[in-house]
Amino acid sequence: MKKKKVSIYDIANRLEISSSTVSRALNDHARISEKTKLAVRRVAKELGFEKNHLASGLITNKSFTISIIVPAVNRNFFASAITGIEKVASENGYTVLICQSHDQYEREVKLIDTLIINRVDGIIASLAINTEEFDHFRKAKNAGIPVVFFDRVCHEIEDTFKIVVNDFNGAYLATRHLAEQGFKRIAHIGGYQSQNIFRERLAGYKKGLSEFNLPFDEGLVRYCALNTDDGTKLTEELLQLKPRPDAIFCANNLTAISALAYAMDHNIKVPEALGIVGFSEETVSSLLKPAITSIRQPSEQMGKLAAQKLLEEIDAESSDNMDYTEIELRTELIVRASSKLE
Amino acid sequence: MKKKKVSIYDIANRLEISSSTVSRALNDHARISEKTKLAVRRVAKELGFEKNHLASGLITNKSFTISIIVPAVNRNFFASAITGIEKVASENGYTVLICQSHDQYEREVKLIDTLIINRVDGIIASLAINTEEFDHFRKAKNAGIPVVFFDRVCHEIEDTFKIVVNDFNGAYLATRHLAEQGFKRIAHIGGYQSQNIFRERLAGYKKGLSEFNLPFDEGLVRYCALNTDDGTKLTEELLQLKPRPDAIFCANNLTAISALAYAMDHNIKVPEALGIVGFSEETVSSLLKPAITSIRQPSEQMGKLAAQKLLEEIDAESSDNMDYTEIELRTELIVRASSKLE
DNA sequence: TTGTAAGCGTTATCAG
DNA sequence: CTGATAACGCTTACAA
Repeated sequence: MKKKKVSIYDIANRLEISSSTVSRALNDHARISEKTKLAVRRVAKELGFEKNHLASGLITNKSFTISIIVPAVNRNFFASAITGIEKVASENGYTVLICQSHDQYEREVKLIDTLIINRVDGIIASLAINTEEFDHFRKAKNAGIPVVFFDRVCHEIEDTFKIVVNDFNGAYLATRHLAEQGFKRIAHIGGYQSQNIFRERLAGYKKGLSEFNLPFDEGLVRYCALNTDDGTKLTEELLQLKPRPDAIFCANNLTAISALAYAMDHNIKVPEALGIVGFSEETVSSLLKPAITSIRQPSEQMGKLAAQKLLEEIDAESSDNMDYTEIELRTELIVRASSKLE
Repeated sequence: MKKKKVSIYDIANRLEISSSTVSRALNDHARISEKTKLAVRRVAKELGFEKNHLASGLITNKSFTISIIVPAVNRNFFASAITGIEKVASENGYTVLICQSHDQYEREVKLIDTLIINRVDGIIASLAINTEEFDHFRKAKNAGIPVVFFDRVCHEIEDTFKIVVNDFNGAYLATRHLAEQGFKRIAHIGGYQSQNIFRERLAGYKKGLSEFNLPFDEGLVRYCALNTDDGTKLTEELLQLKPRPDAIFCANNLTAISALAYAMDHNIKVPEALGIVGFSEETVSSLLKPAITSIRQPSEQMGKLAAQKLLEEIDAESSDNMDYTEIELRTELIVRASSKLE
């Protein structure tokens, strides 16, 4: 059921002026008299007029909507990136369409189609964990929709901005920290190597080990989708190895939290018998006992930057002169009880 | 920068048929020959045609978009309600626009305006914690946009579906459980009483107390926005009272988590010296040590129901014969270590 | 400063 | 089964 809509014609009729004048008045056009503008605005309010975005979008070819695709909104990193994006977007009059891929490639592909159909003005995305093909993003680009990647980016599509952190360095900092604390058998719960950032984190981990002359042992490494179930299962696997690892560097924080829970359930003292470091923070990271050491990412800042770059590209007349850069932000090691021995 | 778009005319020209035939073919209209349909679909694909939703929405007066407004997406309850909504929506060909009010009334009002302008087909909302006026929702209704409330509902607008849990009973179960365990001075960290659900939870708490002949002491009750900072601060306040409360029933789980963290930081044994029960679950509730007892809500189910009711209303010819009911689902007490004495 | 009229890309109506 | 033509509600030359 839909009520009758009031259009600019209704306002025009009421004031006995033309619809174009109404349109211009509502858009605060320069050469419309203040008097007319005021009258129009008054009547608009009186009649409860709401501009139809579909109609104006049809002609201006703009929807003033940008869309975010993330694996899941209930992870702290993504939630705060979204908050950053929302801030920049709403300051500039854009509506934000938030979509979840639920870490499924197929869903991501479908979402892109929906977004093209809806004529969003731009897309900000962090890839699903099993996304290894990028034709859908190419398609969006071909449809004239700018794309900005953040966090889990795609290097195969070069004509896009990319906002990342130095994952390699973050992982290196984490591993080095564990080594400095005296841990010798440092395991790693990593993300599927399909995503670049998880390859980087693995590489950083390796560098951290080698710097302390610790051997890299493939048997101490596991790859997964980084959810809590994976974390629990793989922690169990790792802790049943003989000899047992004495520390775990987790590629995200959900797995670090489950590793901690598993250890406590099995009376393995953290950090004495098992040091734990995570990557990226959850709200509860600092509330857990022991609190979890982790690599902090400037997530909201990343979101803001992504949005700024996207709007820049949307506003650009032609994409020919775009200077597509990859922007790398810094991570920070936050040392807490889960890894501090002395 | 925008690329040239391919429209149904391009397809029509290529095949030397009319645009209306193309339109019908693409919409799988009944009396178009299979042959034409196939040809149209082939050329559409060839040319990379993407239907323009703005244009079709303009004429059909439908955007096939529904919107969700929640306080914050990174709370487990809302995230899984969203997941439920997404499932039902996408099964029915709807796109979901997720918006955050960040628990601010003003933002909620603005969002509604944006949604009206964007001609969404319906809105599902859980109110910001300080929302006590509902004109913005009235406005949406007047614009012909159905609204369904869930969780934090608004009884003032009667012509809407409402999906809730039995908050009163949930709180009662929680409090009774604590009393059964032998706790005597049970405090309550509640939500601002502007929201109905938090009044209900307070009432359920009172009933739980009175059933065990425990006096209701206003001094043991605090009201807040239920974020982690509030949780920490108010736990501190409560635990400095003399005599000290020996248990806390928290109106959500973030505050329960912060209460637990505070207690552990101050060497207050949970549950021996302090029993804790929360309301609604976070992903980590069961992973914490001790794991947190809480009231489980069927959040995804609530989302699904809300979406179903909304689509029902959207599909209804007129809202006159709508049977607006309030649907109440059941909660469940999940007992874990944080409240179990023996 | 304002009006006229064309047109954005679809779908709906009516005719054939 | 298919085509012509008029909408949908707005913006924007171009004209006045």
